[in-house]
Order: sequence, then C-alpha cells, then structure tokens
Amino acid sequence: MTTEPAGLRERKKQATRRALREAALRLALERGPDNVRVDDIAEAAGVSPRTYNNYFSSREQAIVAAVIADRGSRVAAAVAGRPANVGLADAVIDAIVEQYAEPGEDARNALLMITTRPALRDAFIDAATAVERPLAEAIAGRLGETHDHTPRVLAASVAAAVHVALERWLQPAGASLVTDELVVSSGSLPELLRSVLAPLRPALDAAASAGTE
Amino acid sequence: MTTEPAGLRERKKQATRRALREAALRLALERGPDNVRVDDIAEAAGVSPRTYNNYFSSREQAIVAAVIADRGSRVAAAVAGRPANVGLADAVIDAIVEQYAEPGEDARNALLMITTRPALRDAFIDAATAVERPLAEAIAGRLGETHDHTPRVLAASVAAAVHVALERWLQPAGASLVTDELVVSSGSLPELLRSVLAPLRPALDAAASAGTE
DNA sequence: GGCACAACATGCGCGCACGCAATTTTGCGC
DNA sequence: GCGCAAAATTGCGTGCGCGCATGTTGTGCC
Repeated sequence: MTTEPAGLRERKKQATRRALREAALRLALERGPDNVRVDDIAEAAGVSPRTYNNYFSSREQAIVAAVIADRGSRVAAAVAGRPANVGLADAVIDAIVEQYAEPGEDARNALLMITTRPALRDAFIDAATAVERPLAEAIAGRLGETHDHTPRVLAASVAAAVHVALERWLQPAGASLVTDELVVSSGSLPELLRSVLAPLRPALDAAASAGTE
Repeated sequence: MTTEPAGLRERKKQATRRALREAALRLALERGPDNVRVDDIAEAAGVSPRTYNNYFSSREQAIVAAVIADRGSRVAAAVAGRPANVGLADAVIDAIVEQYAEPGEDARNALLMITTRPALRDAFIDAATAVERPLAEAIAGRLGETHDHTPRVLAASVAAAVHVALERWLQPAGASLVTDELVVSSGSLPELLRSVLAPLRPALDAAASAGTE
C-alpha cells in the first residue's frame, strides 16, 4: 500500500532529499547551527547550492526535517491502524501522542540544539503543519466518504492544537499578559498534548457519530 | 477598554506602521507588486529601509496588512459584543463571517491583485493566523476565567479552519492553466466559512457548557 | 534503438531579511 | 529645564531565497 515502487527519478529525488537533511543535521550538531552555511550542506550532500533550495526553502527546514522526517505519514498510519471500534477522538489523540513521544538519544540533543536557537525553534513548531494533509486523509478514511471539508478542518484543528502545545512546551518563560498568574511551562510533552487536544474531543466525536448515522 | 491612550512612543510606532502598509499597498496597486522594492516603500513612508524590517518581516506582509488591517481586534470585539445569551459557537462564527464579508470597492481590486501573485496569496492566507491571539482572549472572556489552554486551542482551531476556507476559496481549481483571471472557484466566502466552521461547533458548545457548570 | 519531451540540476544575478553596533529619540524622576 | 536609561532608528555587512536561462538526465512512444 505505502510501498510505491516508483521510477528511478523519484528514488533519486528522495535520496537527495534525505542526503541533504542528514548532512544538515550532522553538520549543525558538529559545528553548531550558526557555523553551517547552505553551501556546506549542499557540498556535503554532493549537489549544487542552488539545488538545495529546490528541496528546502530555508536553511532551518532541512535541519528540522531530519528530526521530524516522515512524522506525518507515521501519524496517518497510526490513525488508520487503530481498530475500528475505538472512537475517532481516541484514535487521533493516541496517534499524535504516540508519535510525539520522544525516542532516540540522538534526537534528544538535536532537540536541545533546536530549542535554543529561535529560528530553529520556529521552524520546528511550524513543521507541525505537515501532519495536516496525511492526517486529513486518515480521518477521511475513518469517516467514510464524506466529501465535505470536515476531515480537513479536523486535521487542521489538531495540527493547530499541537502547534499550541509545542509553543507552550518550548516557551522559556513567557512574559505573561494582563493577569500574571503562575503559568508553569510544566510537564511532559505527552501530558501537554493530551491537555490541548481535549477541547477538540467533542468535535471529533460529533464528526464520527455523524458519519455512522 | 480598547482605547489605550498610550504614550507618544506607541502612537508614533502605530503611525509608522500604518504609513508603511498604506504606502506598500498604494505603490503595489499603482505599479504592480513586482515593481515595488522595499526601498521604495520605506522611502514613501519616510523611514530607512532597515526600519521597514523592524515592522514587517517580508515585503508581502506590508501589502497584505493594509487589507487585513486590524481584523483580529475587530473579530475579538465582535465576539465580545454579542449578547450573553447567544451561544459561544454562534458568537464566534457570526463574528468571523461578518468580519470577512468583503466591504469596500478599493479592497476588492486589492484582493484581485493579491490572489494572482502566489507570494501575496500565501501571505494573505497566513495572515489569518493573526486572529488567533485576540480571538483567544475574547473566547476566554466569554468562558469566564478558565486558566487552561481551552481558549487558545479553540481560537487556533478557528484560525486553522479559516485557513482551510481561504485556501479553498483562492485555489485555481486543481491543475488549472494560467489562463484564468479572478476565478473564485466555489461559492461565496461567507458560505464557505460557515461550512468549514460547522465541524468545530461541538467543541465550542462543549467548552461553553463546561464553563457555565 | 532512437527520438521528442518533460523533469531535474546548475550558474547567475538581484533583492531581501536580519544580526550587530553606533546613533538618535522618548519617557521619567529630579 | 536636566540628565540618564530604555527604546527606536539607522547603516553596514553577510548569507540567503528564488526567478530565469541553460545544460543534463530520465521517460514514454513509435
């Protein structure tokens, strides 16, 4: 299903893409992100600097992409893989939390580097938008063929909530607004994710029950 | 309430900001957006080019800002202004639709220009994110003092839905050729907005009823 | 196999975004 | 008024994003 044989053309493209993002991350970790120019990444990946920008539209994107990789499709697969008797809300929320649970040791200090540089931090947060499209298709699969905007909107909302969670999570110590209250940047990411996704539960449930009626 | 007297400092800043965005839009309409450099905008507004980037982080942002202006605070005000007996969902949805109903003749051909240039189109769509923060506060005001993430998440979801609507609205209908001009594919924007916001209704209602319990 | 075409890689050039440090303006207490 | 600290403006320099024109490589059709 997900195994497209694909032509030589497509395979080379994917190879170049992964070569670029891995080179970007490796160099950034070795010398620090500020001491890596686009030219260096391109050279390390064996392509011209101009070609780099055919794959990534910013320097930060490549570094972040190496950490995120294909989180989008993994989330989509996780949603699709949940048994049919669990509700849509649980399927989606569990899939998100599961895929954002941080794994490897190597990814951990990559994240450490990312969170310290504002530009990288922003790119990382924005990358959450990438789940929207695959997630929308997975949701559509569970809702049956509704050809309105519901799956897109739900997926976009979930992505937006994740966005909020990541912002909160990476916030150094926000200068609070009018009411300064003890806002602890707080607990684990999974916990935070469940917390921000909770308000969307009614919308997910409603869409699911509307689909099965 | 919203009328901060503000010091001279803040007033001059706002004046500069509006001078910049209005100059940007005017020049873009006069000569076409591709024939306007940031230096021109800065000069027309009477500031240095470097200062321009203290206010707007891209050339397109200023042009788009002139059309959007303070839609964020207008939406927030509209939400806050709805009588207390109408539900949160209706308050929010009506406020959004109302503020996105296109008014002036001048704004109309500005939109025409924006929709044709991809860079401007993207900037315009992304600008919908600006409603998030004011809307969150307005929602928080209606929900009473819940100090969890609910208002933020709901506002972000609404913004995301608007995002989807704008994408759909400005999409040149699939892989269309470059031949068209001003093709607004599907129905009216208000209609589209109500359609994409409908799936979020349960979430808004649930938050409201949880607040009043 | 060869040929026409489409997709991709590359070089060039132009503006642009932004960090940094120096300079001017604003707000405030005296 | 006076002076001083915070904030805003400005110039400069550097690297970057991308449109365009051109060379190169994979793909479908006969």
